[in-house]
Amino acid sequence: MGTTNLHRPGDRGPSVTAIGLWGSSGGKRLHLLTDEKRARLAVISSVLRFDKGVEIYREGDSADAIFNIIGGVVKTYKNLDHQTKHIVAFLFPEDLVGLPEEGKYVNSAEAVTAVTAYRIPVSVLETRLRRDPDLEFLVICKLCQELREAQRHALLLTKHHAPAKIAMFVQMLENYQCARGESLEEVYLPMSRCDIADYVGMSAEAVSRSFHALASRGAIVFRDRRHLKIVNRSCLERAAANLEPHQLPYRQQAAS
Amino acid sequence: MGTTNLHRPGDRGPSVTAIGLWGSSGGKRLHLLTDEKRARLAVISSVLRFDKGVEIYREGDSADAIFNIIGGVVKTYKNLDHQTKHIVAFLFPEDLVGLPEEGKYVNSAEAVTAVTAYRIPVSVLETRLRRDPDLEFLVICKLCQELREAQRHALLLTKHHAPAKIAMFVQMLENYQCARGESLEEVYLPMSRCDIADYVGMSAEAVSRSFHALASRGAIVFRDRRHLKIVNRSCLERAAANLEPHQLPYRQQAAS
DNA sequence: CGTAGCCTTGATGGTGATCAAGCCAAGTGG
DNA sequence: CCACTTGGCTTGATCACCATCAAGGCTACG
Repeated sequence: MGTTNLHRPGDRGPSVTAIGLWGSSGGKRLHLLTDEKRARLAVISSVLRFDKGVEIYREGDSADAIFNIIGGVVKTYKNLDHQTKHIVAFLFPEDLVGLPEEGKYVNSAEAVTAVTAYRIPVSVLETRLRRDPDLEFLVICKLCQELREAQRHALLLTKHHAPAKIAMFVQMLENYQCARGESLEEVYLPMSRCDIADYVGMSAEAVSRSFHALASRGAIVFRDRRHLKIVNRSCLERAAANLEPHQLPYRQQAAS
Repeated sequence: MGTTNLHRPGDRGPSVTAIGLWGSSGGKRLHLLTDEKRARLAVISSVLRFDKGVEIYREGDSADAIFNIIGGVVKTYKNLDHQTKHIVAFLFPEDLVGLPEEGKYVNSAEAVTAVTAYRIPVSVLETRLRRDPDLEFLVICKLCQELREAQRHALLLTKHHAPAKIAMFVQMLENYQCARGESLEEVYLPMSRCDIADYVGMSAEAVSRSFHALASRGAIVFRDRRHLKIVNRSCLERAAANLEPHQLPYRQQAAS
């Protein structure tokens, strides 16, 4: 299966971060679990490793467990038309994956990179949730964040011009990396062009062309196929905001 | 302002329904508040009325209150490019509107029809939430539902063909009316064509043409501009699922 | 009856999906 | 170390589809 159980009691335990509902924290994420709670959750959870490309669960499966990502990237998706996938979300460390509806998973999940994650059985979690208001509040915060991200995803999908979609996608990735305090100007693309295409609702070819368009406009620069640098933020923002056709006509590029 | 405060202590109090997380309830929504809890929430809330077209709150406003719709339809939206609106969601009776992020509303909200709603101040709600695990659990269930709906919205927006988007939109409305136990085969469109367009990410003209296309395919029939009947469900489903171009070429329509 | 807003219908052009071929990188076996 | 293969990525051409502009209905309300 490509998964290995490496329960290590020495770990600090599950970790979840999200943006606060009420207090203003300046865009930074809050750590939502005390060390003690993490330790108590660690007791009922196990640590799993999934190799790149491995299916974590499938849509419609009985939802026996929820996952808390420690490292790596997960995608959740729906299979539509035998060939076509729709990627619902990319999930990163400290996110929760696999909230059920009526006891079943609503999407499928797969490891985009190698992934390590806590597996928390719902049977134990449910009773613990009911008793611990703080834990419930954590779930509320995290759900709010996921909701906002799903709404941003929907907003991205309404953009009618391919480069605008890609520009907004880059902003989302950068925004996430910033929230986690990772390196600032270098954006890493852990997923394939094909995955990006299935997320933004375009063909892989259009994804490629759009990256090229943003690069030739001077908004971004590629170091290699998975690493890019934002060299002109306002240019990227303009590209992302642009609903209108061809902001720069391809032919007359500022005749110098 | 077009709003009137009609606090009526005789009301049963806020009512919220959602789909269960764990137990399977056969697609029906669960009522999530006991009569006693509703009464206690009623004490801290007031009933407001908004006329059609009135703004309920604006993106970025300090989020002083959360709303629970009693009757009518609300849209939440973002203003993008001076002209362009993106409708994030339509909200119906028993839904919650106005969950904040960092103390501010993330979208604007406006009454699509005349609306009555409970207004629940967050200052009181927050402390009550922390003490009442059942209330928190309610919010979790409701957030899960909103999340799933946002994800379905995103799925809708990836459809590349206009009639497929509209077909899925009709299914969503019907699905909602079914969950509320309203009339079965007659679907009511409370919002304007323009609102639909801003929700599905198309032009108003394309919305009109798509409705027409579905009607001429025999999937739906319009009674008037706001009421339609689904006459061929499988045809509608095929239209909604269809990612491929022109399932029925416009020219050769079964030469009779 | 008149006016205004919403909705529908009609043309045209731009944009991206699609098909197809070439390119690059990583992994494999000789 | 190098030929070969494989999969992902990029580039090139064509055509259907929808956004746009524009005009004509329909409905509601005064």
